[in-house]
Amino acid sequence: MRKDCCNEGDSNIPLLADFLRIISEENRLKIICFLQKSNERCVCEIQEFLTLPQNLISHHLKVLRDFDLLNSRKEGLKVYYSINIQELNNYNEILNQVLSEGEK
Amino acid sequence: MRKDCCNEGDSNIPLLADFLRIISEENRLKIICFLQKSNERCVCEIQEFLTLPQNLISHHLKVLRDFDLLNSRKEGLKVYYSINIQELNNYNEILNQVLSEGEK
DNA sequence: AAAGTATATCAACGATTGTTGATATGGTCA
DNA sequence: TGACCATATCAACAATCGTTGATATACTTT
Repeated sequence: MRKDCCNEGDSNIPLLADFLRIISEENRLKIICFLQKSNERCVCEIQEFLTLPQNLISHHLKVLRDFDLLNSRKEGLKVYYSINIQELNNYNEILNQVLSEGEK
Repeated sequence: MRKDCCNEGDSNIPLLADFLRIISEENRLKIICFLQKSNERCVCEIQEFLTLPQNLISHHLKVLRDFDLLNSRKEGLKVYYSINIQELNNYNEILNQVLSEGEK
């Protein structure tokens, strides 16, 4: 049983488009990919991985976090980020409904 | 067995980011969703569905087609577009590797 | 308290890209 | 041929957004 995805009543499309726009940025996609393979990473570790200016890393992390795709945890000076698995799976599921052939 | 997705040697990320950027546009996402439920549709049918200017529809269709996500077929005056299922599934698969928890 | 470290915020710039209006192309019908 | 229809192309504008430099915040250490 599949949910309709492009009827006028459907409201998933705008949200899904937002999600896709946010993860379509290459550096953000790398961050997600990097964090998928780690439990959690502090900003400086992510920075070391991406070799980008610190403020730019912070910016992208904020975008991801504001969209609830990342969790953050403060410990001393450092802030550790990790994937919000539930949310990510949610969007992935919605996306699969759209991208997969629409079996009824 | 999963493919690495964010090692320096990996080249999937830039391509995947392009794909995501292209389908993150709301009207294009609607087009994909609309075509998923139809076999094929001509431009005027898509236009009627989206209620957007004709040239804008053509523009978005071109973006999708240039990225090989859509097929097109000319019949008389009309041009029929349909999903390139293989390509779409390809990208969806790559994306799932990135978005799903990285089981080894 | 002062200095140092990790991270966040802010304003400004530049590039990309969605949108629009006008026009072109290419096919059909009378 | 000429009128008409469906679609595509092109130039210009507007808005979004990634990037940068400078600065602020918050915590730790001496």
